[in-house]
Amino acid sequence: MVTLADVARHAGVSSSTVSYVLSGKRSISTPTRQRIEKAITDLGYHPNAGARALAGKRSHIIALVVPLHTEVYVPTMMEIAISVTVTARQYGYDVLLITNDEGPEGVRRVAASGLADGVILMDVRLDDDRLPALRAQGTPAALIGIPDDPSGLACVDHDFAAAGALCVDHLADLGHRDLAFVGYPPRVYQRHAGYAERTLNGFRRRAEQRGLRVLHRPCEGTYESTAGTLARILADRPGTTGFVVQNEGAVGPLLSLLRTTGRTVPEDASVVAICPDQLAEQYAPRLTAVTGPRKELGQVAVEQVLARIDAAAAGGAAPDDALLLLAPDLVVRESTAPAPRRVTTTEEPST
Amino acid sequence: MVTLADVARHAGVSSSTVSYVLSGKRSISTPTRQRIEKAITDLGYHPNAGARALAGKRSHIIALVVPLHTEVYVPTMMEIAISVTVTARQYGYDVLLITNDEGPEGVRRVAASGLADGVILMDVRLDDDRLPALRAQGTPAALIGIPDDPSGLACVDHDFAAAGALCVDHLADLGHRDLAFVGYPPRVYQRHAGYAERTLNGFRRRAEQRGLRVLHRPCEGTYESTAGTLARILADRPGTTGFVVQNEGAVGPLLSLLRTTGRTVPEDASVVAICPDQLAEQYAPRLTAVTGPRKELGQVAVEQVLARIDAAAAGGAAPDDALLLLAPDLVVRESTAPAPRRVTTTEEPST
DNA sequence: TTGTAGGCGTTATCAT
DNA sequence: ATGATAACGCCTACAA
Repeated sequence: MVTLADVARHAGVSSSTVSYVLSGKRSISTPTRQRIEKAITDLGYHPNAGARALAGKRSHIIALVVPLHTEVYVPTMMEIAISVTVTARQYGYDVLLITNDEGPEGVRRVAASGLADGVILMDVRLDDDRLPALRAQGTPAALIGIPDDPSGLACVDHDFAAAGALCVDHLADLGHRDLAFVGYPPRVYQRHAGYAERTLNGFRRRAEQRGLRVLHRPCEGTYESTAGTLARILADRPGTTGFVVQNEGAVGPLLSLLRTTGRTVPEDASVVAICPDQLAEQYAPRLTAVTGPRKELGQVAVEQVLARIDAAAAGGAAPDDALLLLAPDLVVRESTAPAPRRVTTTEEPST
Repeated sequence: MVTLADVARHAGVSSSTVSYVLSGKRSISTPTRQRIEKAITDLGYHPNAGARALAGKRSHIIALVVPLHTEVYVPTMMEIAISVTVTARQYGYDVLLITNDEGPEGVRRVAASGLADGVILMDVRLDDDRLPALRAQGTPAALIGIPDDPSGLACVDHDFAAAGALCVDHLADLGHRDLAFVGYPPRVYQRHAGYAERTLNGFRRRAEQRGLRVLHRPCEGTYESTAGTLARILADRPGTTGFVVQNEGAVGPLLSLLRTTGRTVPEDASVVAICPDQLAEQYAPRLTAVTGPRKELGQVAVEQVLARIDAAAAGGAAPDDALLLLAPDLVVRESTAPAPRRVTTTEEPST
């Protein structure tokens, strides 16, 4: 193995000089720098990570904690993980993969051992049991998702309220007056899952502002439950022409059912999904959808941890907590169109 | 930070004794061990990873190199990555995530710096440019996939030949006599992608053994190309009743097209897919499918690297290369049934 | 069964 | 602008 000392000898300088050309923390005369750089490539020197971590008190590693048995859409998770890794590399950091089966002990372990300088948590739940460990140890961290109590922590997430509002705006602009929101199963709302509630609030608020009538219906996401949900919606508000779906399981059934019940999408009914683009493309018709920027999520998370790592190393001044909500985008595809002219807005006064 | 020395002091022993109870490389009297263990938990001691790596010449980290822009089915990749991570932990190792955009330099970097003790490569191509780097440095490694020249390397993969044979057996057992294999696009075979060729060979060989007639048709996987492929198959061999599909894109179209052309699955035609179970479940009818064990892939890969890491640490005796093919499973679902009685095996001698 | 001490390769603080 | 040199925390012969 080639060491710093080898390089120094080869270049005829002291090892500290070599160290300084590597770290750039000292100005070096051009000639010696060049000699050293040549020696480095000649010998094929690679700094030893362990020694660097030990002496420098930084491992240049951040831990990424990923959910194990995930209800999340896996490709999205993967995309974030990759974006985290690539971004980290740009800052000279590597990423350690931690699976959530280690629980709170996992973050404790990597932080306490100095294996990782900081931690990024994916799939953060409202009452996340890993947060106490983080707070107790003062571990630099960034959360992807927002817990009950985000105080003192950096949180990054999609702006779900904006997503809900975006759906309303699009449908309102197309002239729809009665909207239905097909959501997650009731239990998701009962446990006050952050993203679900925030989406719904954004949706309702904007609908009110724009004077639309809305219906919210939780849905299990099976074919049968979706059928029931749709039937109730149409019974309660026969004039409903705009559908917003935030429930991956319900999308397919909903499209079939609309067709089955004689409603053509998008001529008779418009559907906006809140889901990854990749998924939206899979249906026929392809869905107009609202999506959050996944790569950026990873990038911002990395930048947040790194900022906190630097702060901890510098002063130890507790950095402000941050709550970063990333604006979603709406992509128009084939499932939305202007609202049909109203033929029967209310029941016909027959006879 | 609590150090080994702190623990030693607290327990009234020397630091080497503490070190030895941790590593278990020396027998310690029960009383002192207990005193030390108590001190460890009392003080909340966690061994410093950097120091351990430096002194012990092992980082206890393995690098997992994942494809960046993947054509692979992402959930499968994720499942393997998770299984690698979990398995590694069981052996006291952590996993570093390396994205393939670093190219060969990535594996060089982590190995040369001692950041990782070994490497697992996913998505190995036939002529993989990362292999020279591995061989040159003698880095302990395991490949998931099989390259052109696997000599000196540990390779783990699905037994695709067995998968192909399994499909034949299942359809033959059901009485099908004429099979068609709907494969990947021509370019995949032209570049001699290992998995594609091996599947096809296994398929053909077994079909020959069992006296079945087979057709192989590459397919782009779009709706149009699948239509063309099916048309040609039925023109060439109207009596074809068994379909084997190894092309994720073609499955959906094929099912639609069979239906469209008046063939009910499975009554008139049977379809076996070679794909992840998760995918097979998504279609209607749910597909009989052949799948390889993904978790085991990750486990075996980890065990292979670890074995090589130990070997390298011990003697440096170049360990035998290994070629481990994991047996696939066939799960019967709704897309296969006994072959229909043959009504028109050949063209009618009309007039 | 336990202790002593040198060394692992870098960083960073003093000097010069 | 460059050199010595003491940490950093742990491992492991070598002693006792």
